[in-house]
Amino acid sequence: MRSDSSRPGRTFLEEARRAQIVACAIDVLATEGYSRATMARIAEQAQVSKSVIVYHFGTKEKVFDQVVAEVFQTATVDLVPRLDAAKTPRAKLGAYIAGRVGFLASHRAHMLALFEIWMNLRNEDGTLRMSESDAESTVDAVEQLLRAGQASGDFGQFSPRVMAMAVRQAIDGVLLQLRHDPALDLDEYANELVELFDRATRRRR
Amino acid sequence: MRSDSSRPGRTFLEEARRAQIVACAIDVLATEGYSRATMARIAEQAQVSKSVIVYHFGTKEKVFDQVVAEVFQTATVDLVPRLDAAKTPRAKLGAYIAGRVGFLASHRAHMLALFEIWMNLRNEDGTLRMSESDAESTVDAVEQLLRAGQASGDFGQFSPRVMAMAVRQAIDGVLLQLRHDPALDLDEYANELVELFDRATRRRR
Amino acid sequence: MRSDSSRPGRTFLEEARRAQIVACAIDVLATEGYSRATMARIAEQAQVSKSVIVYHFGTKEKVFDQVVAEVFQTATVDLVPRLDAAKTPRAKLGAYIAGRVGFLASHRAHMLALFEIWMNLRNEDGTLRMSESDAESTVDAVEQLLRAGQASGDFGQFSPRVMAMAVRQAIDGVLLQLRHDPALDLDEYANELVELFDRATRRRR
Amino acid sequence: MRSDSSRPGRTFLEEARRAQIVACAIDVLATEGYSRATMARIAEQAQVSKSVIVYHFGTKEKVFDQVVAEVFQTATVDLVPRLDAAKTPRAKLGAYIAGRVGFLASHRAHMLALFEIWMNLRNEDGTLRMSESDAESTVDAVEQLLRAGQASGDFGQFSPRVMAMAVRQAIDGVLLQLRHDPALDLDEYANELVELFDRATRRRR
DNA sequence: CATGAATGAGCCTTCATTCAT
DNA sequence: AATGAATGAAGGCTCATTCAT
Repeated sequence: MRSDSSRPGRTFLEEARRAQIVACAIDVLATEGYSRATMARIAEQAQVSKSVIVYHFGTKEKVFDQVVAEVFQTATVDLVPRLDAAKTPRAKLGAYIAGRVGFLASHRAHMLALFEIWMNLRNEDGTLRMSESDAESTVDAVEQLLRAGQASGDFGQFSPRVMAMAVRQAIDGVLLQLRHDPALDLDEYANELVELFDRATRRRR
Repeated sequence: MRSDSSRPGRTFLEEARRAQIVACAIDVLATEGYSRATMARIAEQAQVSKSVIVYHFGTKEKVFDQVVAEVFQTATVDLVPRLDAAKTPRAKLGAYIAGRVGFLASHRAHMLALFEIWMNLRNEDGTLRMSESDAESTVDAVEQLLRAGQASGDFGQFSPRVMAMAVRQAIDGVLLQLRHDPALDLDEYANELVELFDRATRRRR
Repeated sequence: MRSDSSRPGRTFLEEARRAQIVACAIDVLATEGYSRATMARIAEQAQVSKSVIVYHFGTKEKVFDQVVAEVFQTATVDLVPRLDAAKTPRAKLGAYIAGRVGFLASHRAHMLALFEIWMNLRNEDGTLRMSESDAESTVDAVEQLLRAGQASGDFGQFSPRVMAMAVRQAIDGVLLQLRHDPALDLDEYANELVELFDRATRRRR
Repeated sequence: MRSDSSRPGRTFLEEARRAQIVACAIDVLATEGYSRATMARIAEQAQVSKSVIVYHFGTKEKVFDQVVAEVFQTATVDLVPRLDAAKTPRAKLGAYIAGRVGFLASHRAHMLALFEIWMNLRNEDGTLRMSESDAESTVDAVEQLLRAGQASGDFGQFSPRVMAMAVRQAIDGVLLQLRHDPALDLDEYANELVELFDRATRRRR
């Protein structure tokens, strides 16, 4: 039940270095963007030589993989309890939106970094590296939630898939907004979004 | 009243070359992503030597500037008539959403290219190159629309700014979706989004 | 006895264009230096397309050849009468120095351009392009002058060759000085140099 | 008291590489000239990949900066003791001229390299990069020397500034001569120059 | 465990020159 | 007589990665 991210026999110190490097990678990605997130710059941020990163990760790609894993893990830990606390589908939907936007507020860099990688990391053949593994599961969860709400009569009629996508995309959009306007009032934003989707999922009068 | 994009004394042939190069840049950006959209690859796509691009544009940056201009222009030409055709605020909102999603369907590469640039093009100091010039104007337009609808009693109470942002972001989100699932049924998507925001903007019963 | 620089059957207009281009090349060389004296920049200075230069000269190298010829010609025309006017060896030496420095004052760009080419133009094998053709003849002339002065008892004992070189180099040095200090008082400089070499060539008391 | 040029914590090996590269840069500058002194050619001369130079210096400009520093340093070390050994102003002047010309003989490449940079290195705006920082100090030193000699009655009346410039320029001129005639007898040249300026600075009979 | 050193592929750009018109 | 279009070679530089220590 403990340390589930450190798979093989990694020293405590090793794990610390990796965490530090991942944290710095996140910072650089968030503030400088994908194309400027070079090994050199990450190393500099970590006050460490480039080789240290190579030593611990082997490849830039693997650093980014770990960034993604770290963000997912952090987001999950943050979100799940909030969802569990809500009982009705409608409450759960509100908790999900508010939770995700809240996470944006408290972990701006995490989400920006994830987004940069999401947008830009590609396989050698040019295809996008990330897609289903994550988004699907997230969207799926919301979709299930919506379906359950429709079954129980809490929600009206609409395509659960499209609504789920819209929810996710609206939230991701907040992030984009945040890039240009760091002073954005996320609380108000969260409330309004909750309200928005509350109305959108309501049963026809 | 015609050709308003070809400012100085540009030959017909030159304009053609420029258009061709811009088109190829759009293709490469859309299919290969920002970081692989190099002069070399764009030139290859255009079956032309790198120098040709330099000759006609001077700089990679200027090619991308032109890509942005081209997409904006195309999108505007596509959207404005649709908006004008709609009379009521509610109809206008629906026309806007449907129009924008429809444009995604007919000009996938255009929008993907724009997005890549949007996300990645930065000034030398690391700050993002694009932000207000466009997004603002777009969001502003929607915001005005929503305000007008509220004033006329067509829409209920909500923050026009947040709702406008949500609309825009939801649409942008479709694009992201499209990156991973090219077979996405955009018609259904458009209808559902129209419906979604139709409900979300409704007056409390 | 007429037009001796326009060898083959060149139109008057042709000759004018060539002269214009050479003049512009001189300007660019003088103000921007050798490495920035590109075809493009020379053409721009002449308000003409690059191709015009190619058409009239065939090669950048040939433009520079013409620049050299032009400067030599102009300098010779300027200097010879002054020399002829002086009668004694000592007067001739003074006239030479004053004349050359005076030419620097009236034709700064000419001499700077010449100097840039002198310093930088090389053959394909890397060897310097210019050397004997000019310097030698100039230095030789001064050397003869000095020898004549020694023979007639006007000058004292010294190596005519070294003294001649020193004279030439001192004058060239003024040019270098001029590069950094355009406001240099060349009249004073000329007087002092004349005086200097007057003393240096004097017979031991 | 040792190694005062290796400012930060530079390895012995690093310093060696840097020295090697600077030496090769000097060679290439001296034999091939400024415009052919490219990263590629310097690297080739050093039997090393271009990247090594970048790794150790970051920029071509910085390589050249180091070349300049190296030449200055070497020249100073060579010259100062000679000057100190001479006691009278007249002796000092002779020592200076002979010393500088001697240095040309023993460090031809050094001086040629410096000269190439001096002549050609420019700032982005096209203005010459080098000028006062060094030349001034050199010329100033000679000027002081001459003034002192005039004050003490060792020298006659003349403009110390112009005479100092003439001295410097005459010496620099030797270098130009050397470019075209590598077999030049510098000893004779030095003696004659010393003699020349000895006479030129003498008091009127 | 960490590092400095080195490398090669690739990037954007400059430039003299060629060619068809 | 002049030009626009195009090109290939080369230039300086960035960067992920390899390697010996």
